[in-house]
This record gives sequence, structure tokens and C-alpha cells, in this order.
Amino acid sequence: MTESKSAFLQTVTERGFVHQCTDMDALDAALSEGTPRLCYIGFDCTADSLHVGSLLPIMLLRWFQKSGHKPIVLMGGGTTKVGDPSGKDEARQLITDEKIAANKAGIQGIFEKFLTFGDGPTDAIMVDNADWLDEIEYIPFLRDYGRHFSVNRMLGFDSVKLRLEREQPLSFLEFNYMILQAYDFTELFRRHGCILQMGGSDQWGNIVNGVDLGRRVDSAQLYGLTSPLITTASGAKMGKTADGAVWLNADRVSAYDYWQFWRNTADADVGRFLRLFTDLPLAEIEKLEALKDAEINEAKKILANHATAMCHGADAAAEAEKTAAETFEQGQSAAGLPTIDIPAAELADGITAFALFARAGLATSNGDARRLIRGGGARVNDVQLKDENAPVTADAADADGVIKLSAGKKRHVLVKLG
RNA sequence: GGAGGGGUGCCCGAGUGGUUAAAGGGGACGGGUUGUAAACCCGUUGGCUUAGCCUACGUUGGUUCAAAUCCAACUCCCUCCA
Repeated sequence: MTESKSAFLQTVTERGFVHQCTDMDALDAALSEGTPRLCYIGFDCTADSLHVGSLLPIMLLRWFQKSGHKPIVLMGGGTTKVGDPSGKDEARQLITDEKIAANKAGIQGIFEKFLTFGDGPTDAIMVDNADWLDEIEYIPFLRDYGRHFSVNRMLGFDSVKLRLEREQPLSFLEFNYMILQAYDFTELFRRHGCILQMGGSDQWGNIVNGVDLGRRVDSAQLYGLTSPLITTASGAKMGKTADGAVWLNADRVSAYDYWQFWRNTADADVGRFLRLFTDLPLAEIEKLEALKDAEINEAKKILANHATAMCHGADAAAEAEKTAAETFEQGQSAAGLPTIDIPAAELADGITAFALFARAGLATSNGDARRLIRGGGARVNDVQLKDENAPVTADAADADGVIKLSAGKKRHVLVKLG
């Protein structure tokens, strides 16, 4: 394909979202007819929040909507009961129905920040595959749909093949996942006229099965498009930090930490991430990524601002930027840093340094805090601690009753006397 | 149902009676350098009331002065056979 006619494929290709497509030219034609088309991406309810790994699919839906089409967010309330074996070495733990419902509730709100929902022709809608999967009758389903799946072929798909090659167990339950996901596509085609399913590259097998099933049972021309797996310049899967995944829900990862995550992007990743995770025009991104040496830090701030504003709101992003500037550029104890309250009475007698660091969450245990201090990584009000057993008292507090604790250069917590 | 193999710290993976909180690697964290990069060098990486004590090698029980290492039962996984 040379030049896309459709705004959506044009944008998404230029920005680096496309890994594979079942039929780029035909899809391009379908999206260029001037009428809104429908596409969907499924999100399983395996946790009570999504993390930055899901951001790419969400951005795809966002661009789809911005390009004049109608996105469907499919909540995997049904498929989560089965568990997707894709990209997993081990069988997923079965998740209870209650947990799935709770997870779904936690996830749903995120989409409203990235998409406009409603009844209009290009408004996003949200559906749950439990609505139809829970009702399936085994024998009729096998006869109507199961006969279209070749086990020989299924064994060749990565999600299954990798498990078998590594001699890891794959239960029949999980083996059925791709059939159910394929059926989702058929169901969404019939209910809504949805013609496109997108997803991460690990979903390719599942998506192709859906396209094939649609052709077999409904003679429908369906399309699939996948996005590449995003790794950082250092080769790691993107979105992991010491504390685990970078979650999108504010109660899991604060707006400040979220901002910091983006601010700490490697130089080599800045341009790519700006294209993928912000709406900034390409011309502007090209200028930003061309910045040299320390100047590229400005591009990182812009990345952090846009990414945070999209997820947590412009106010939270501005606040996070201000806090970071005060902390790192002016070396102050910025009010916006994570804060813990400790009763003044407790500090009157002093709290042993290692215990205080552990309590502030800067160390995972007292022992960890001791090691941190011994290694010279702990500071109180920017003064390095020498003695892990020395008490920190209320005397260390400034006029506002605040003590600044630091572990390394990047992690800071304020202790506020209560 | 039968036969064999396996379950070690965040992950991978050594270790087959004591000197083992357990080699090595990865990851992570901290220090140095720096731009809140990258690369590189150094250190740390079970818990606690930390010169000491406690808990740990699938689970439970046993042998022994002493077990991750030997024995038994159980459990989960893998392979082959039925």
C-alpha cells in the first residue's frame, strides 16, 4: 500500500500504530466511503484497572473516533471467565464472577477519558460479551460454530503453539478462548455491523479467527488490524516499574507518578512515544524529537503533560509538572509530592530513621530501609543520613511542619506533622 | 489406571547430609558519572527489637548430633503407555 485514502489509516500508519492488517487496501476503501464504520477492541477484566500496555489500543479507538467512525469498547466479562492464553506461559488463575464484575467496574471509567460516548453516529458504545457468551448452549454452539474451526490450524497459532513448545500446560478451557473471541466478532457484526477488530500483536491469531468465522457463517468481509508490541529502547516491555505496572487509575498510580513515568522516557523513545501516546501534530513532534542533549528533556515534559492530561485531566498534569519542577529543578520540597501524616506527638520523641523510611513507603521493610541508609541513598531534608538508628524528630520539620524524605534522587515523600 | 521425570529466593538456574540465607545470571534498588537520559564502574537484593535471633528450598510427617539434600505420605506439573 502506498498512500492511504482514509484519514484513520493515514494517521495511524504515520504514527506507528500498525503492525499487521488482514487486508489494508480493502479496509482503506471501506473506511473511505464517507460513512461512519464500526470497529471494536476487547478488554478482559483481569484487573481492576488498565495499565499503559492498554493505552495503545485505546489510542487506536480514539483516532478511529476522531477520524469520523464509531468505536465499540468490548468488555470481556464473558471471555475473562475463560482466560486468554495469548502471551502467557502459565495458565491463568480462574477469576471469580464477583471479581470480574468488580474489575469491570474499575476499568470502565477509563474509557470515558479517551472517548466520547453517546448515541450519535460516531459516539462510542460499550458492550459486554457476557451478554451473549453466558447464554451459549454447548451442543448448538459446537454444531453452528465449532465445525468451522480446525484444530490442526488452531494448534499452529502462537498462543497455543508456544505453550505446547515450551511444554507448558494448556487446558481445554483456555484452548476455547480463541473460538469465543472469534464468535464475539460475529456477534458484533450481526448486532452492530462492526467490520473491524483491532488489538495488540499478540491478538493476531484470535482476530484472524474472527475474520474467518465471519466469512464462513455470514459471508461477511471483516478486517483485523494489530498494533506492535511496544518495547523501550533498552528492550524491556514498556510500562513496568519497580512497583509493578503503570496503572491508569489514579487510585493505583497517582497523577504525579504517572507524569514521572512519562518524564523518565529514554531519549531514544521520545519521538515514538509522542506519536503513539499524544495527539500532537507530527510536524511538532519532529521538532521535539530533534532536540539535542539536555534539551530533549523539554520534549519529555511535553510528553508527560499530554499523556497525563489525557488520562488524569489538564489540572492534574499541570500540578504534577509544577511539583516536578520544584522538586528537581529548584530542589525544594514541593507540596505536591506524596505525603504521609504522622502525629506530632510521635515525632516529639523522635522516630528511628530506618523505621520512618519504611513507614513512608520508601523502603519495603525495615531491613530494606537499613540497607538504603547504609548504601548512602537516604536523605532527610536533602541531607544524607549516616546512621540508620538515629532518630528523626520534630526539629527536622520546617515552618509548615513538613519533613522531606528522599530515597535516591527520584523518590521523595513528605512527612506532615498532624 | 501404569511407568518415568520434576516442583529451590522477584525470575531463570546451581546445589544430593554439615563451612548454605543457599553459587551464577537476569531484573530491581542504591552510590559514582549525568541531563530526573543512555552506556559504564561499584554496592545491595528473606524478616526482625540487626555484632544476635527467627523463618525459608511444593505440603505434612519421619530418620539423624545435623536435611534444600535421605525416607514416607500427600499435592501440583511434564513425558510415555492404557
